[in-house]
Amino acid sequence: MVALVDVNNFYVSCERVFCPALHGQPVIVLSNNDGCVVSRSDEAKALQIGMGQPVFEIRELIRKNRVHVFSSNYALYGDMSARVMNTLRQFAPSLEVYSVDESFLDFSGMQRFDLAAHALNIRKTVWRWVGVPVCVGVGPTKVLAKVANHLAKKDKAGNGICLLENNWENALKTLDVSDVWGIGRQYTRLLHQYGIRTAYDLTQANDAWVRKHLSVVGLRIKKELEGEACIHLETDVPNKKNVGTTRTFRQPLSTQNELGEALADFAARCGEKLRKQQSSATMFTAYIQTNHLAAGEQQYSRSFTLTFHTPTNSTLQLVNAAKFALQKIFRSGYRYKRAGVLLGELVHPCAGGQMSLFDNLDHAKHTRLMAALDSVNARFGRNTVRTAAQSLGGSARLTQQNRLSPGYTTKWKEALRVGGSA
DNA sequence: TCTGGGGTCCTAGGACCC
DNA sequence: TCTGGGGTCCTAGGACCC
Repeated sequence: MVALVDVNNFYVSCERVFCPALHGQPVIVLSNNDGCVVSRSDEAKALQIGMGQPVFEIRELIRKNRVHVFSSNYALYGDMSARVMNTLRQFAPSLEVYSVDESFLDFSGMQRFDLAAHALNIRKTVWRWVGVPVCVGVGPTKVLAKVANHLAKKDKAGNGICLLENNWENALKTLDVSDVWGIGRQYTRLLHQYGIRTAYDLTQANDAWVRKHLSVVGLRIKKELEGEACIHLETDVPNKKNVGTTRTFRQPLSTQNELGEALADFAARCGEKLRKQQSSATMFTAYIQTNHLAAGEQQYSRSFTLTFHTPTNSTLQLVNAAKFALQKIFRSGYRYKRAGVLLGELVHPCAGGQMSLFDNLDHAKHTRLMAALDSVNARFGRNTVRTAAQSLGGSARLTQQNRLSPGYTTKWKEALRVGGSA
């Protein structure tokens, strides 16, 4: 049996840990730039605040109902995520961290035990140790564990757990097909056209038909709904195949200088990401674009891709590439709202990257320099040491985070104080 | 006025090989 | 009427996830 454990309203729940008075209150967390709603408490959901809703549409609603609003505090959420995952590890022989707030636990190999009691214990322990509420769904396959988790969450009067051990057909009959993991909007529309409305209906469809319209991915989902495991646990974290850093700017940028600094910041951040997983990139893409949502404005959007002779993870090379790319694509006279750097065709040292005949860089030197840069920045803060091409304030100054909570768990100066002054 | 960021996988079709 | 057979690689586009 497999369990899917996930934190309810994760970002909101993290904020509540350090501000318990927020329990029972409507709370929302916003995306970068404080633009859209990305996490809502149950009370906020009850106010009809939608996932992904632009915040300017609900200003009045927020004011009237005294909704508590937070910018997203990724340092906090990342740290809380690690606490949850570490707590979960002891409850199963193997675990897959599926996302920042979800893990699959594989119980196979465990001695006979009471599943329901075990699931309840997981929930209770995470609550006591970390302070966030989780739901636990258990089933014979990952897709069914997801279904169970969904049902556990929907049942507000329940105890936050749901087991699908056998005879789960009836449960599938109550589940809209769009709520099945892997069935998105497009597939839902298609399935509805053919009269398939529930998860159960999908299990009754013809295999070949599913294969044809939903590809092998859809077929696997169907089999998993029937109890046949097709999607296995990924216990070790695979290296990323692409990394990128992209931002929407609070205020549009117009000059090549401003964009150049932003892209240099993004390239440097990508370098950090590469080095963290010890890989190097072959393909480099930079793009810039105007605000596609501003109907009246002149639109422009272009990207430039280049290939490194020898894969690199040196910030110096990546920043140079950003500068070169921008020269190719920049046109003056536009208000640029978004930009980004994307790296692809990543290679990993164990795989033995191909060296170039024409490469004259001292790689060992770059490697040592980047190691020094990373360790200084790890100790004194990101961008303490940076290239001259980067901005002085870091790209954070180009975005807006007016309601940021403290780094309670990651910065000594911002740790919560209890009682009198220190 | 104001609208996130970061990923993965699969397929079809074209270009090319012998 | 009647047009070989078997393959690889690459890319764009489309779907999905959190």
